[in-house]
Amino acid sequence: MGNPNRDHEYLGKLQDYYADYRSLPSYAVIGEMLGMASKSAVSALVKRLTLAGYVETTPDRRLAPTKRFFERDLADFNVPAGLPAAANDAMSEALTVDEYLIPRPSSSMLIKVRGDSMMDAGIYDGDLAVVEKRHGANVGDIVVAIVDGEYTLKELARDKQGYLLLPHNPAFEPIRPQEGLEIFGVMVGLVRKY
Amino acid sequence: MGNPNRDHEYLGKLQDYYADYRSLPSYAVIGEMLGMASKSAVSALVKRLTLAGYVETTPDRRLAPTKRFFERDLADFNVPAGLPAAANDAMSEALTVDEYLIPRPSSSMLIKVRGDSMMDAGIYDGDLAVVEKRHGANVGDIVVAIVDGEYTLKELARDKQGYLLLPHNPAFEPIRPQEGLEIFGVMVGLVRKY
DNA sequence: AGGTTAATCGAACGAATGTTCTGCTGTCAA
DNA sequence: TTGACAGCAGAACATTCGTTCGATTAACCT
Repeated sequence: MGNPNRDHEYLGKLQDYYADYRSLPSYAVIGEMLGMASKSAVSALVKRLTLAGYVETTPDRRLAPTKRFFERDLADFNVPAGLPAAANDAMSEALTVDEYLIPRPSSSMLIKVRGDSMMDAGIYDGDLAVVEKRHGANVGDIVVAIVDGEYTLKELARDKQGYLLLPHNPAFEPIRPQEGLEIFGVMVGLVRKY
Repeated sequence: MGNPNRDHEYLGKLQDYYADYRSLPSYAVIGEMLGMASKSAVSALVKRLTLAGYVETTPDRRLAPTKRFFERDLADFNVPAGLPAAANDAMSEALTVDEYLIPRPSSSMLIKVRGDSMMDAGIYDGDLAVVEKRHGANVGDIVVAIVDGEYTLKELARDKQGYLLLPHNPAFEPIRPQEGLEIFGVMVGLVRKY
């Protein structure tokens, strides 16, 4: 073949561009971005990326990213074999963060965590909780509950006296709802940004 | 004014289209979609939507949605009153978790966390670390470092004797690299699924 | 009623689009 | 060394792009 395959590098630049603008540029601009002087080279690249399933053409002939375009490499350095630290060492698979975290978008929402009451469960102030809205929950689930008109994130538990809500922080006391306990949703994921 | 303002309805159709294809169509196709026979009407509509902040033009003159483009009517989500910091303001700049967490896709990857050595930083076994690949890091960053050919996730610190890697778990000892310290990347986010 | 203004149509226009073809070059395999 | 071939340059091309302008229509104001 001619050159070593730089398509992955090209794809990366397109991904960065799309992350910035939520749109793909024209062939001319792609060429500029990637250092190609000719649109035919871009056309060929697009054909390759289309074949590989990273982009597609909309019914009205516009270039658009596919789901695979948004997949991120997932590495698992589980294997202690310290292989050469090249680019693609322990890559096992690729996945999209949104699909991984939010399998049911229509019934899910993100709620910003306030306070430190769940600290010992690795849930910190400022984190985003992925919450699936439903009224049933199991003991042991971390739930968003409504207690006395206030929303709170705690672990659902039960003892002889009934249901109660457990904080994960010794500085906080368990909550024993007086007037019944309403479950708003169940926490199914967590997102944190540094 | 001429007609009652149907821009909101038009915007809705554009949102649907974008949800399907992750790209905005040409003026001709927009006109077709919205029942406009003339491109100049579309041009005017785009001007209005641009002014209202729903779409924008990329540096290379392509139409692209803005963050506001993705705002849903509050009515769409039946967000109960009193829910603290529901959803949006946290991700105000982002439309998806993916975009929230990964501004530079080409240099980012996900790494599955193994072990409990960072437990007290709220990073658990099985979590996914969002890592931005680069060789520089600051003291206080949580980094993926290569020590003796093995990958490890720790906080980067420094004392009189030089750099060292701090676990966040009293059961583990700080690591003082002998043969120099190679930084694989910096942890910029965390994803956990329950 | 008369005036104003927003939304649209219809047509014309130059600029930009993506396709296609030919030819060059560097890499790989035999 | 030679042949095959992938990647890219460069130019020609019909198509489509978005802009612009004047004219038309319908709601609102006084």
